[in-house]
Amino acid sequence: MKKQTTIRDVARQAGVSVATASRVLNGRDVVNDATRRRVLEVMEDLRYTPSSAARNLSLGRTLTITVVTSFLTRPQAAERLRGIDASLADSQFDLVIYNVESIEKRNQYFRTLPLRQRTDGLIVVSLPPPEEDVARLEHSDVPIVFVDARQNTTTLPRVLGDDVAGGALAAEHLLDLGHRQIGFVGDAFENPFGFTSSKDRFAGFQQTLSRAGIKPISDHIAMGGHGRYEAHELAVVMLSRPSRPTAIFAASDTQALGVLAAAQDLGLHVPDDLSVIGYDDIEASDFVGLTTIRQQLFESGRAGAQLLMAEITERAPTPQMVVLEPHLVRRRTTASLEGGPREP
Amino acid sequence: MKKQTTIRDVARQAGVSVATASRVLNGRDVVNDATRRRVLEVMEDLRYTPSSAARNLSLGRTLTITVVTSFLTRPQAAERLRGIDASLADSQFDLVIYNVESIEKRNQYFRTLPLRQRTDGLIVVSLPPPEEDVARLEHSDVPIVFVDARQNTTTLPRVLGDDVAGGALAAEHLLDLGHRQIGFVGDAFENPFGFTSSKDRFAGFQQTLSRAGIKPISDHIAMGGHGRYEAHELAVVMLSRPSRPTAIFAASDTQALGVLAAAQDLGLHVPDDLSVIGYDDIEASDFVGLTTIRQQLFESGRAGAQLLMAEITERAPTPQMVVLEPHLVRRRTTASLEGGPREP
DNA sequence: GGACTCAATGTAACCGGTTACATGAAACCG
DNA sequence: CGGTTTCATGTAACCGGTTACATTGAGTCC
Repeated sequence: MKKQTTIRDVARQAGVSVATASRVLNGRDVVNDATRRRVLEVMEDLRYTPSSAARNLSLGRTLTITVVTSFLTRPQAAERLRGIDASLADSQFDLVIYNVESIEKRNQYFRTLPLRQRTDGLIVVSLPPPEEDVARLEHSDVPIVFVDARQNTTTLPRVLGDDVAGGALAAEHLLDLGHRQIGFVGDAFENPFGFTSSKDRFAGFQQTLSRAGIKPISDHIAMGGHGRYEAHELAVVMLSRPSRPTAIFAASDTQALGVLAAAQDLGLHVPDDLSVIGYDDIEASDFVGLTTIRQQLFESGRAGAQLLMAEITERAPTPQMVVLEPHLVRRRTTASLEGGPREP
Repeated sequence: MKKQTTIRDVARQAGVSVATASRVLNGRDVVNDATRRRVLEVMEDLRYTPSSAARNLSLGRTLTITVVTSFLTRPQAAERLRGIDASLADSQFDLVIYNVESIEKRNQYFRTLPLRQRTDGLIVVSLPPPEEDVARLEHSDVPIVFVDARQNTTTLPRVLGDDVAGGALAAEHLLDLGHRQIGFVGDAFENPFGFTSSKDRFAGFQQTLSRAGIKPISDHIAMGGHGRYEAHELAVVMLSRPSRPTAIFAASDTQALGVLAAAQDLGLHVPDDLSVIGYDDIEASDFVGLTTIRQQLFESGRAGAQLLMAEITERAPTPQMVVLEPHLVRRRTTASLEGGPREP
């Protein structure tokens, strides 16, 4: 491996000083046109490319934006990431990604990442920071933005979906259709990462039902792991009881798909025998015609990145909060309770 | 923003030289135990964290692995990425991601990324490099690995799925079921990014049919955009013809889902009236029970990252090629042609 | 007791950029 | 024509680490 060409090589070859070469490189100061051309030519000849490490060190910036996300593989995360990427594509910043799938990794990253030397900005996606790290994050001199990471005690800028409103939306839709026996399948409230979306969606849902004078029935509330198969099993149990609900709200589309599978297992026809509504609007939902509450995933990433850029360039003093509203996407898995009888 | 603490601050505070502080930092040379403890203590007190930029500059390495991928948002890409991440998680390398969704971006990245100063290794995922950049990439002194990027003229290490074998597998499955009129819905052969997977899958498929003495029927071959809706429309046309096929092989699950929707539109029952087989085994396929050819997506990322690490640490001289075999995943959208009559 | 070894640590150069300040020449001014 | 401004460029310090080599002092050996 031959030694790489440096700006000094360029300067020597072009018969100028490193300062001039650097100026040409950055298109900054006024450099004589002839000189500029000569230097550029030499750079081309030598296939010179500046060392970003050196530049970073000298400039005191890294020109990178770091994203910490959980479960990169879930479609939600990928979509949010894409929003961030889209927003950063035209900037000079590079995107560094840390994927967290364990508590240890999370803790490690929250300790080591928010450092001036490492990155110019940090976007935390779907990963509420543990309480003991919040103060550290707030006092960090690295601009930080949270996306889909609810953290009650922090004042840092963040982008959130209104999960309570979304839960209410789901409940309203089912109520409108005439349902009164409505089940819920969601995540366990307590979970290692401190995700609150399932909990919040349930809250909005429950609240709306209460207002309509409907009391919660514990047999109609089931919580477990986030996966489709867990939801499948929970739903089988719930739907096998004599007093089964006529509709189910699942805290995520993934879980709703499990509920659909359970209905099929039990010979229940959707939506005639059972209405199902999910949450997220992942790609698969469109495939199967799942009625759901859409989150603005791509938009959340974009908004987060934009907040961050504002912080970086303007040192924006007012921490902002952006709330993205969920919307009902009506498809084929929900129907009026009094709908015509199922065709034989 | 206060000035950050440097290794010199640490050294002064601890009453040692920067060299010793650096040695402690790297756990290298033998440092007296008492001294080491003192230095570590000071580092803790000062909340010192080394500047990666400075370290990189000094070491001549960036400690980053760069991934260039196309269409991050597609589930395939995300899954491959996760394989890469899993393989890198325990290394000291950080993951920098570039997402390409346009030809311009692709060209820009291929020109600027493979540079010693920028990264210690490059993984190119699902993005065949344009012919004119191949030589540049081969002569680059940055280790490069291709994942799912077929490039005939290169000898660089790569990980590929055997699309031809996969296409053959699909054909064999349908032949085994007794089908003789088999349609194909795939991507246009010519596409701006030079993707070849659809073409290769078709080749394996066609070859197998030929061996079985089946001649291609142009009405049963349809190609268009990669999307579900494009496939939907193509399938509607194909299936509306008087001599419609009894089975369809779609070059991707996304397209297969479009075919399924088309069948539903036309009142064709799957699998009784029409068998459908896809390719990829994305998450949604499991949901809808789509028979498909599974690619080892996660594994491809992992293998790619491992090849790269081998190159980096051992300067491995032999460019390798890893081929991952596809597998048939049999679900509910394919059935024997002579299967019992459909229940009324 | 002097020469030698060795462990622990310090000094200073170096990585490859950026940039404050200095320099020199040309242009402009009264 | 001397003084001042302006423009183009050079010199050298600096960013914050790493490390080759030098130094120091204690221990060992004959």
